[in-house]
Amino acid sequence: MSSSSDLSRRRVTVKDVARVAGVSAGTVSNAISGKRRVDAETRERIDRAIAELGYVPNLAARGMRTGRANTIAIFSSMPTAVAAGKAKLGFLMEIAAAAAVTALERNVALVLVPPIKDPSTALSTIPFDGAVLVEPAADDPYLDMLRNRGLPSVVIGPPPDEKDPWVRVDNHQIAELLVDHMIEVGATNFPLLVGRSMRRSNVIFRETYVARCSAAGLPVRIIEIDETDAENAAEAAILREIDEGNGLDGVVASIDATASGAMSALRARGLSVPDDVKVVTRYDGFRARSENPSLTALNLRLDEIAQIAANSLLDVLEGKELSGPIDAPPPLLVVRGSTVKGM
Amino acid sequence: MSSSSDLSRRRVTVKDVARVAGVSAGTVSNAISGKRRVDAETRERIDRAIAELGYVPNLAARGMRTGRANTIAIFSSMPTAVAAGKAKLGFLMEIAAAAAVTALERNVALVLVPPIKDPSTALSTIPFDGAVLVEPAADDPYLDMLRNRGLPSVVIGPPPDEKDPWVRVDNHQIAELLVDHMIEVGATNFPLLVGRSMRRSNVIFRETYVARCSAAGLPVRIIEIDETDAENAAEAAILREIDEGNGLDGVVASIDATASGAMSALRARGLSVPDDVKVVTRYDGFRARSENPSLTALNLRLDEIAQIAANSLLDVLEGKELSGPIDAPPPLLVVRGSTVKGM
DNA sequence: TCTGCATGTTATAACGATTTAGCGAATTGG
DNA sequence: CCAATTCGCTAAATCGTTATAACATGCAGA
Repeated sequence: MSSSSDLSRRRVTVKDVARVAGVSAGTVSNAISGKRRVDAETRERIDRAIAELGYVPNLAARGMRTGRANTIAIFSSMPTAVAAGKAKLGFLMEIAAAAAVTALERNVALVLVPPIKDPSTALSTIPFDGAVLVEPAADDPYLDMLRNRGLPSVVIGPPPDEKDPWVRVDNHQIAELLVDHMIEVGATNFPLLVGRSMRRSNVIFRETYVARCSAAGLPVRIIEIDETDAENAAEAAILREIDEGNGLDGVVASIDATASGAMSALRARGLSVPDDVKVVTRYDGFRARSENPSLTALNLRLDEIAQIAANSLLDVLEGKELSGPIDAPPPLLVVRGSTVKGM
Repeated sequence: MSSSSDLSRRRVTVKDVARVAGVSAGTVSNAISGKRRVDAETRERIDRAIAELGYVPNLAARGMRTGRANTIAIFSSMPTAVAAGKAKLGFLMEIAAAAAVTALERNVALVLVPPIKDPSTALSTIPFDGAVLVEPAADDPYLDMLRNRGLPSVVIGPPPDEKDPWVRVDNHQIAELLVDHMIEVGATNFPLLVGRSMRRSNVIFRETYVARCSAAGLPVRIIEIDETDAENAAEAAILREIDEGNGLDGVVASIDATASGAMSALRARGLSVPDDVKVVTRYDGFRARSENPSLTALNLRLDEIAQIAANSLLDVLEGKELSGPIDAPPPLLVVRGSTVKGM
């Protein structure tokens, strides 16, 4: 009946391997995991048996025993990430892709969790050991869910609770680099385009802008932009600015969409970039690079940041104690044609 | 010792729920899964117990019993997806994001698998029930791995083996739409920029271009572009084309990078788009939209395609028999300023 | 020689869910 | 009124792995 020539392909288990190798199941397990010493000669027999039978471990069974899923999740709380379309998605996906590579290098998979209405329900059917959160809001529903489940997390950007480990992105330095560069290339009157929301990064951007401009004796002008339809809002704002004759000779845009809007406005009024007006923005994504002229911006080193976040999370899962901030590598100014002619 | 006030938070199991609700574990299981009839009143007691105890099912245990991981993977075989940087990543990620949403709607998670050297080893530690492959090559290593493991897959784009289910993207129609549009807007001499590789989609693009141009009595000129550094290669090719005085009045670019290169070349020689030369490209990604003027391109409906692929895969996992092609929704021509003034 | 210790192995007990067989009670049908 | 069926449930078996305790064996030091 169930002879070895049985055609119904029952799954090959660790017991089958053990039988063929002439050892017990426990020894096979130890040989595979390396958790205990196994005689070299025995190990070799086991390896042969595994290859011969084409044994593939049942990961659910392993997971049940070890309590680990070998999987981490990446969440974007940005409720608009999908709705907002390709642009914001790009930012997030750049992080996700790098995190996926890092995770896989450590034999862990990365599961992509899009923004959803009811986290606790939907996520109860997906297994993961921990999560990376990208710029969660203060009342982030995912964080609650993680706490309830007792799962560790690493946050990229300022976290609601600084006790959890998080990757500190130096928003102060980011703003400073941009503003100082404007001053360096000779701009003397440049408004700041910044999101209306009181997200920490926005607040710091405002503060730093004010501080540096004041220190340099330059006028200060903060233009708040609604984050939905930011591009058009920014275009309108800059058109107004020009038409009011404020004599601006620069624009600092905190997100690339507003930078694009500003560029449109400048083109519409026949102002030349960088001769008449210089423009900088924060995120050196595709958008910044494909403006004409391309925009001076910051290489935020998202790939490295994602790598750090994923590695930290995996370290925690392996038992390492970790809390508080981990510094992200400093952003790098990428000077392009929007502030320096011919770059 | 282990009284109910024990602080060590042992995991809440189905047995605990059963005890509190005054039923057996099996009944709790049935109530949750809905696989068997459970008295309404009993079900309610169970629901209360679940809420009270904060029960979360152990997915590894469930998976072990049911043999399902509730997870699907998405692979990019494009070996260069990460190396090639943001552009190609965008294409892939657009698909991944949409697939993630679809999967989650069906209570399945999507795991992101970046290109890796040794699939069989690295993937042996990550659990998934099936996979979506994006434009796999003929000798794709992932496909072998999936076959070995006996896991179902759905391929987006022409598959190495047509027996597996796959989403048919009508490359013929894609090329036709672009070429016909050029003819319609009055272009009479437009070379085709196409990748040198013999990927099926490239081959079809060539054939269709030749067929439609010949039918319209127009000259045919195929320029093959090396896929690494496509942008610069395309720019050089178009510069050469212009300088040789071939009198081109249009360019059909099969990928957006080559379209960008062409645009640079046209700018460099002072040719106006769309007045002197009209340009179309295939993928309406961010790149096409942010050229100046923006490029007429195709909405390939990647989100819908991803949705179809994910849903088909999940259908197969639920036992539905499925093989051969599933038609993707037809691409939509998006007319922009690069072929029609003022769009 | 005996104790102690490291080494490599085995048998067995979990892990926490689903599934199976089966059992009374209630309902139906002839 | 008895047999047959349905209903709602329980007890027990099961999935494949890893962890635990125990056990020989060999070797060192006293």
